[in-house]
This record gives sequence, C-alpha cells and structure tokens, in this order.
Amino acid sequence: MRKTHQTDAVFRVFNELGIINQLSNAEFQRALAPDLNTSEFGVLNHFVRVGDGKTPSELARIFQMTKPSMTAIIGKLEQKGFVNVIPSETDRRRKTIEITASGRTARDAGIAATAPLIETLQADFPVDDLLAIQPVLERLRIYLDQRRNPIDGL
Amino acid sequence: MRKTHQTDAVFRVFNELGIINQLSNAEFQRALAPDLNTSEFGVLNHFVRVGDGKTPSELARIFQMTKPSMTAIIGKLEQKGFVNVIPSETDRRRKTIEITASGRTARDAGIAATAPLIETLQADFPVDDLLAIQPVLERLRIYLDQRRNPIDGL
DNA sequence: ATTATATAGTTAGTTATCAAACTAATTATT
DNA sequence: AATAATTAGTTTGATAACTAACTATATAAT
Repeated sequence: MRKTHQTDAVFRVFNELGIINQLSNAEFQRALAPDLNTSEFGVLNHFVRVGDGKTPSELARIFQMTKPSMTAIIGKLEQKGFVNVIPSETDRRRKTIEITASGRTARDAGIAATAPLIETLQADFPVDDLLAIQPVLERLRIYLDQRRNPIDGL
Repeated sequence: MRKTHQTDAVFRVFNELGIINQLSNAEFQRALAPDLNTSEFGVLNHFVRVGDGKTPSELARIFQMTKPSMTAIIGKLEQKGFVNVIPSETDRRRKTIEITASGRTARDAGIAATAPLIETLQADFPVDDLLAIQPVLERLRIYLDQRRNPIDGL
C-alpha cells in the first residue's frame, strides 16, 4: 500500500493547486472587473514588463494557451482600444500586437486595483514560504510542458 | 523597488500554479476520456475513498465548487448510471448521492487509466519535492478560502 | 514550376464553470 | 398560527477556455 499512499498524496497536491488557482483567480478577477479580466490584464502586464510587438502565436505560447483563446483575448483588448493589431509587412499571415497609451493606463489601474490584495497577503501569510516553493513549481511546470509535447513544447 | 519585486514574484507563483493546473488537468482528462471528466472522476473517487451518501451541498463544499456546478456534475453521473440520487425521508428539500456498482467500475477504470501518469511522474520527477510543498499549498488554500468568506468558508 | 507541407490566424461549436434569480421546504420570530 | 428568514437544490444566461476544421500565405520538395 506504500505506492498507493504516495499516489494519493500526489493527487492531493494537484487538487490543492486547482483550488488555489480557482480562488486566487476569482479574487483577482473581482478586483480587476469590470475593465479587464485576468487574461486580458496578463497580456497588458506582459507588454509593459517585458515588451510588446509580439505575435498572437508567441503570446499563446507564453501564456500556455491555445491560439484561438489568444485570438479572442486580443479581440477584446482591441475592441477596448488597449492594443493595436499591426499586420506584418513581410509576411501577410502575421500580425504584431502593440499596447496603446490607454492600454497602459488600464494596466496601471489593474496594478493599483490588485496591489492591495497582494499587500494583504504579504501581511497575513508567510510570503517567504510562497517564494520558497516557486522553484519546484517552475520545474514541475516545465516538466509537464515537455511531457505534453516532447519535441517543442506547444 | 523592493516591494514591487516581491509582488512580481508572488504574481509569478500564482501564474505557475495556473499553468500547472491547466497542464495537469488536461493530461488527466485525456487519460480518463471518454467515460468521465476530471470533476466526475473526483466525485466518484471521493465516494470510494471517503464514503458516499453526501448531499450535493456537502459535495460542493468539499470540492470548493458552487452548488449549480455540483448539480450539473451529479446530473451527468446520474445520466451515466454511476450514481443514484436518493431523496431524504425527513427533509424533502434534501437528496443524498450514492455510487452505483457501475460507478465503482468506472472509478476503478479511471484509476487504472491514470495510474501510469502518476507512475511516470514518480519516475521522472522528484516527487519528494512535490510532497514537500504540499503543506504550504494547503495553508495557502485554507487562507484564500477564509479570506473569501471569513465567516464559514463557502 | 507545380505540388505538397507547414505556419499564422480565424471561425464554429462544445464544455465547464460561475453568478443571479428562482422554487420549494424548513425553521425562527412575532 | 401567521409571517419572515433561511436552506437545499435547480434553472437560466453569461463567459472563457478548449478542439476541430477552415482560409490564406509562405516554404520545401519533386
């Protein structure tokens, strides 16, 4: 029964992950609404932190999301005036996505709206513990991703 | 910039959690299909491991899910003949859910279908690391749950 | 050059979840 | 006893993700 026991424990870890994900996403979403949802905010935040001008496919890969999902998110952001979609000159299949000034404003508002949540967390929960588990999570994420598609990962 | 840095790190942790959850759920789902989805399997597995005869509300609480979601899952399971829905004698609002023989069979098949995934994980990834982070995840889950509903948690 | 293959992005349809509002039944209050 | 408040479960409608299939373009192979 040794192995069964460990298997149960592994299940439980994935279970906890699922619940945490749902709870944190819901809280985050409530703070951001109604201007953005968490996915849209994620894209804008990425543009500000890392840089814009990415293609939809690249963004889909970065956020571990399918292309159709990213198409939908970009469509929403474009409709709200937070990004511009720019056709490539050299390859007529391609587009690059750029954040607009109003997109930056929305992102900053998102940061302002969610910062209190993180601050409360930092006050009430040992954040060092969270940071400590980060490397394991990263390795697990990388492992699962490779496992899905051993060749190129998405 | 100290605090900003830590805030980013916290974001990244939640981000990793989201991706891991999606990847693991997708792989699990693929292994179970087409008989069950992960939520349905979770309910059946709970019945076998912990015991059946729970009400929909209790199940919703256990799985950190809303009541309508649980209604839907039970409906699917009932349709497939994997559970029986039994009206309470003493309280005509209530129902209790019991697993059927064919439900047990489906759960066992689910275990058999997913066991190899866990075994591969155990072979290729340091599972001890996973088990080591479990207590932090559990505390985080409990904290987020209390935070959502300070009085009674869902 | 033609044809086959691969890539970028979209469209269509499905699914699982949620929140809000509802019905029915029970319990508490006046 | 009558009424108000609560609880159990469902229905409805919305949303965000997915897969499968498609169009259009570009690249590779014959």
